[in-house]
Amino acid sequence: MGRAPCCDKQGLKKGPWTPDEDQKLVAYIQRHGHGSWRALPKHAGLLRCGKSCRLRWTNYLRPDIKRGRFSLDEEQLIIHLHAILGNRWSAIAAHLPGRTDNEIKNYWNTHLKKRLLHMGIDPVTHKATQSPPLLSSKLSHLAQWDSARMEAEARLARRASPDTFLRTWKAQGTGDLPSAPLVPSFMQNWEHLSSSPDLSRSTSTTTSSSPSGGSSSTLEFDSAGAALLLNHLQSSMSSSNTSQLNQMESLMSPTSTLHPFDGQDCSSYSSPADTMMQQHHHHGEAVLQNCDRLMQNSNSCTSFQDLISESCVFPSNNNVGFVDHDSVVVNNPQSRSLWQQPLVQLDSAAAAISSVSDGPSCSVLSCSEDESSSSYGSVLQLPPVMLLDLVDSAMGSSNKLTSEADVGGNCWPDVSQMASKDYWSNMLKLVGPPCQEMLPLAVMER
DNA sequence: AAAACGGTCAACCGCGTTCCG
DNA sequence: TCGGAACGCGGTTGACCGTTT
Repeated sequence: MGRAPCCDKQGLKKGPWTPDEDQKLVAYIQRHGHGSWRALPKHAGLLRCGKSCRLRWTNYLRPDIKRGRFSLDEEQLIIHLHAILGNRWSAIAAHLPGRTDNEIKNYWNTHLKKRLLHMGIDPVTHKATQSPPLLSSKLSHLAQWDSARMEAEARLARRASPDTFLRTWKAQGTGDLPSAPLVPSFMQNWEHLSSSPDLSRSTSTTTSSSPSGGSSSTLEFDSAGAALLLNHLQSSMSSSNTSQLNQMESLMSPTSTLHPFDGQDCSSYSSPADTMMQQHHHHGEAVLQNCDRLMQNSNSCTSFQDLISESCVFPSNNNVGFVDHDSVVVNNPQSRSLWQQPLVQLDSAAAAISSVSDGPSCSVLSCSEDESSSSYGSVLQLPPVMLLDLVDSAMGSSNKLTSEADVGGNCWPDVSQMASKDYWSNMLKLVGPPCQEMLPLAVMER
């Protein structure tokens, strides 16, 4: 025989709670706790079912509930977590102290979902939609970058310091432009671009040894390289929006956060936060192309290397997590959990992912290229911060993107904040810590 | 001034999972 | 081991409120 019924539903009150009922519920729980929701209403003198009491307590009366508007940090964290976890509100709420799953769900449905839609981002898949409802097709490019940026930034936050908002790419190299296809699709872009005479004139590389014994190649772009980037951007934006173009051109100014290097200054930038890494000012065109590629092919992991490259920007890829130099994290839809295992070598990452990705969607096929050497590492960081600056600058000057009419009333938190570079910089600073097992980037040591 | 409209959010509903006798 | 109730979660509803027409 099973349990006794929790309550017969006849004669029980429904609907909004009165202050008197609230008081009874709070008083009872403060004195006795809520060991059994089934028995609680009777003991507390409430004509409610246990389910209703539990809901009222967890969503409203609990003393640690945070009231008031969601902060920008919270918004951005929700978006990031939703990209990874989907509509698992309780899991998302676990990373936002004081917020309930119900509250987050409501906020998502009434604010964040609309905002993403207006940006041309599918709120379910977190990818660019075919036809953004409000943005022009040209501006949808910005939305795509923004989507990728939201995910990439969150992962970067725990690795990068504010002064290292640069593409960093440490690869096996000899001083020439990197050639080892550690992240094949990215490298394909690189190889394509590096054959361009324009780029050859616009870049330089330096090489240094890392403490682990490996070597690094650093690529820096000069003002000509930055000009190529601007040309690309200009061709992808509405030519009628002169303020936007002017804003982009201002990126070339001495105060620009893009930091385009002149040839003689190529070695002048160093990262106090991570001296192991050379700063790599990657040519913006390559970043653009890579973002485009990732947008188009984010679901097509067919090899371990593909998995690595895809997980750089799309950790929400079904069961695929992301990999760092010391662990691998997998979002397993079957167990509805994030799962983490220390990573020693490539094959342990593959095994780790395989062990929790027990469905046919497992993307790991092999990692036979493992050299089991600890002296060689590849790092790909794709915080599109270069794009961040560009997009923020462009958005900041674009009335189209920041007017109330275009963004659909109050679905944006604050227009002036959105337009500010600080908006996204704050994300970098604040997102991340609640989900300690999340690792920012694809980093493979072998 | 009043009706219509839209946004918000607490609460309910239904379903899958967990637990217990 | 099994049946059934409790539990927990996500989706949906509807009352309320502010804004617009």
